[in-house]
Amino acid sequence: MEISTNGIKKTKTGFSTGADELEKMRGLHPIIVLIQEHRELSKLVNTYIDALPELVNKETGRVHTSFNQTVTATGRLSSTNPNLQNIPARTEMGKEIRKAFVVEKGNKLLSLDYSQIELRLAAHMSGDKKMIKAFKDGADIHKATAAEINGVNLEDVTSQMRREAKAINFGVLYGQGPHGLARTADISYLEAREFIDNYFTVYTGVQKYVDDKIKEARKKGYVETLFKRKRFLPEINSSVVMVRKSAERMAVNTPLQGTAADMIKIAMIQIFEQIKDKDIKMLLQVHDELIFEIPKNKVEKYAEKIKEIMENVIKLRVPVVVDVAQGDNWGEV
DNA sequence: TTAGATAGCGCG
DNA sequence: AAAGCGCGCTATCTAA
Repeated sequence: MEISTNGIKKTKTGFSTGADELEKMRGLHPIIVLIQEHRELSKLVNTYIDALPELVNKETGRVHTSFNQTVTATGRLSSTNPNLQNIPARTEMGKEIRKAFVVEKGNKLLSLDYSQIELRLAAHMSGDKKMIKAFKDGADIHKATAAEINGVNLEDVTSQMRREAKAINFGVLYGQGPHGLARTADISYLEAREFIDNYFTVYTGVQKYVDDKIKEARKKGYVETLFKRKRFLPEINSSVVMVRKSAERMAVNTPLQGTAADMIKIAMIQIFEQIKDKDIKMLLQVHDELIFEIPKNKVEKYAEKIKEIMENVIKLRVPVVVDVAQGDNWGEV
């Protein structure tokens, strides 16, 4: 059988066998699925199941990460030795690994995460009327976007349409083009191009935000967050198209990702300052989420308090919403 | 034998 | 030719 290699990405030394490429090859040969399954399993075994138990501290019986404050370009923290910001969550098997993170008896794990924070910041910073209204109305933002760009009523939005809209909402924050959207939304290039056109026609404020950030970066040489954290982008004026486009995407994304990072850091400080109860342990920060360990009988008392602090770090033109969950292990929350 | 680069993939 | 932002870890290949 002749196998078409059209469209399969190349690396320096040959054909790419990355997950995206394997997905394109599904059905061409029975071995592809086996490779995909092996990839998923070996990743989980090597990176988590075998590695994490080795890092359990003898004294405490726990794993202790290090949070680095001065490594990322946007102001986020990073986590090393082990990285506890990339523990599996998206697949069923991944969640099984999360379940291995348990609290001490009598305690609960309390998780609070900012809901759609970067998209809400996009609404705020762009001032886009439609997007602000959607968030103010407490709408399902992806569904609302689907209705807008397809020109249909909310009740006529199909799950397919919502999936595509979700992909475009995320993609926009990253400066994704038609090619990338076609891939993540699993639609044709032409459909993707039309979607993006429609999106910016509907959300004119967002279009303006994108243009303004690029202009600002060109003029000043940097962009900044709402809290004035700067990121310099010297390549914004590069004559090499690819390099310049890359800097432009950073100019669009950094104020959003960076402001979200600023917000959660400020919340962490305020929580430290305002809650002096030694029974509460702030265990982890995973970019838009804080995880605490608290005695069962104090969960109710503090969950609301922490939520309030997180939601009121800054007043935006849209609501800042924090979702709360609790459980006996990380897989449950 | 080892250090560095590359490919791949886990998370938000 | 590449077409999506930000990270860190593992296995494997490459060069010294």
